Amino acid sequence: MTRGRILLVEDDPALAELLVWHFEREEFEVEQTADGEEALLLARESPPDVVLLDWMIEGISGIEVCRRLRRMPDTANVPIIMLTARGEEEDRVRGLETGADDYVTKPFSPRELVARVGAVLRRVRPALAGEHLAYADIEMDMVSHKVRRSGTAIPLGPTEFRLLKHFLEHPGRVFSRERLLDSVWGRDSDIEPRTVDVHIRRLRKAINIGACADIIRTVRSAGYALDVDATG
Amino acid sequence: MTRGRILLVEDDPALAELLVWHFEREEFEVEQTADGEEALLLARESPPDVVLLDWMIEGISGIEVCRRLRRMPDTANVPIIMLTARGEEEDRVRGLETGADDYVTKPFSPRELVARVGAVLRRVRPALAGEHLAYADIEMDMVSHKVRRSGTAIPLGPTEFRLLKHFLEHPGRVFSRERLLDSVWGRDSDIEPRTVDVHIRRLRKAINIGACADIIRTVRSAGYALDVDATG
DNA sequence: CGCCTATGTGACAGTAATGTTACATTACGA
DNA sequence: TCGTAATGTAACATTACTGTCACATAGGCG
Repeated sequence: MTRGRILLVEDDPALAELLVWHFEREEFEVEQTADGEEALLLARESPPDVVLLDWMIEGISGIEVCRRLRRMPDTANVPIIMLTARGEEEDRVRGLETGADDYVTKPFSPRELVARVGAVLRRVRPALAGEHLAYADIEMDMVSHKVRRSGTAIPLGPTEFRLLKHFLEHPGRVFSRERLLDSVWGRDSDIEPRTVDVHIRRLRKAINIGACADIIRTVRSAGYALDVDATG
Repeated sequence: MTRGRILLVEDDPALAELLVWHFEREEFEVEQTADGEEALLLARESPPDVVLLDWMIEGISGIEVCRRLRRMPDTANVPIIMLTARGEEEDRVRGLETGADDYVTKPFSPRELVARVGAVLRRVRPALAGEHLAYADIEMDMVSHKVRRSGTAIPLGPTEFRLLKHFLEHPGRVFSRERLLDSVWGRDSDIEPRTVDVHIRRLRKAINIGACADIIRTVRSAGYALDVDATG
């Protein structure tokens, strides 16, 4: 379970390695490239939660990468943090104009950058950065790894936990089995779609304690969704 | 009550004196040395709350001091702020790699440094707060180095002691084995994650005396946490 | 109603994660 | 220097979880 996926576009190998180390230590998942074109491909393939973009990279410029990311529908809303060198005030302004969300001036401490990423994520997707998720009478605490319903603790296996987390991050939304396999199990998981059904059942069994109404709605020939009125 | 204990490793007498004056004025307690080896001894004797480390000192290098501080369990998590000269970008990166938390570039204003130290302490403080930790019916006294459960004394080995201390500093929170290795054993300790399990067992055995409920919760595929209701 | 498809359900075996023990090695005080 | 305690690791035991199946049930449509 990661705190989020980061795309790092940086052509200084030493700095890149340092940052990757720090972010992985903080439970982030990092993809790194030194090349702008490749960055665009990676971003299109699977949009990250944040892009860290060095302004001075080889090939196409950072500003161009920024602009194109903003134009691609899937990445239009992904936050971008510029990494600029001291004195590139000019670029900084143009970067923010082009659609970057924040910038950090080199040299910076990795801790500072981690903190900024955390801040940006909290702003854009509370669910991802947050330590606490809730919907209806369900609460999930990421720090203590505990789930409660109407105050009573619910024991969950790892997969059920991730599954519920995913639903809590997008309440009300319907997900196909394939989609859930991608998000909860991982992209290339090669697992039977029906397996989702079984885990949904296990989750239901665990979470619908007592006389609780079922909070997972089955959408025939479409998938499942978290819903206060699952019977509708 | 001082705002915190600072270990200043700086071999320029004039600068050292200036900084000591400023920090004492701000209610900090400062120990100062010009020598790296001595710094390590002082740090081991009684770990400070922050280390200010000049990169260019006589004897062993700043980077070596930094590394060794990180390797000693008692100082592994003490924040280190580097004092570097302008233009030592290379060293700065290596410093952050080695485990320094922040850096300040000479020449800097003492005020700025005081502010940074304040910021770093605020980040770490909650855990550092007292000489006495407690959770549920467990008490730990840092001064006498004693642990009690429901009033009866519990003998603990050094590692189990540090492990329990870490849990008491963050009660309820789940830590992965890797995280625990970093925090309790020290960074870059190069130890098998499974070793944590064995020490968890030793800690459990020592602490779950009589009919006491297990207070350490195993979170499958995530790690361990201190929890009054470990069975939940 | 009868057929077809989609989903619910319980069981099961394989696998991965953790518990537990024993042992070799190291660190340390007498 | 010796003896003791502490430590890290490997090996084995045990448990929990997982994915899949076979079959049951429900929904939709003529």
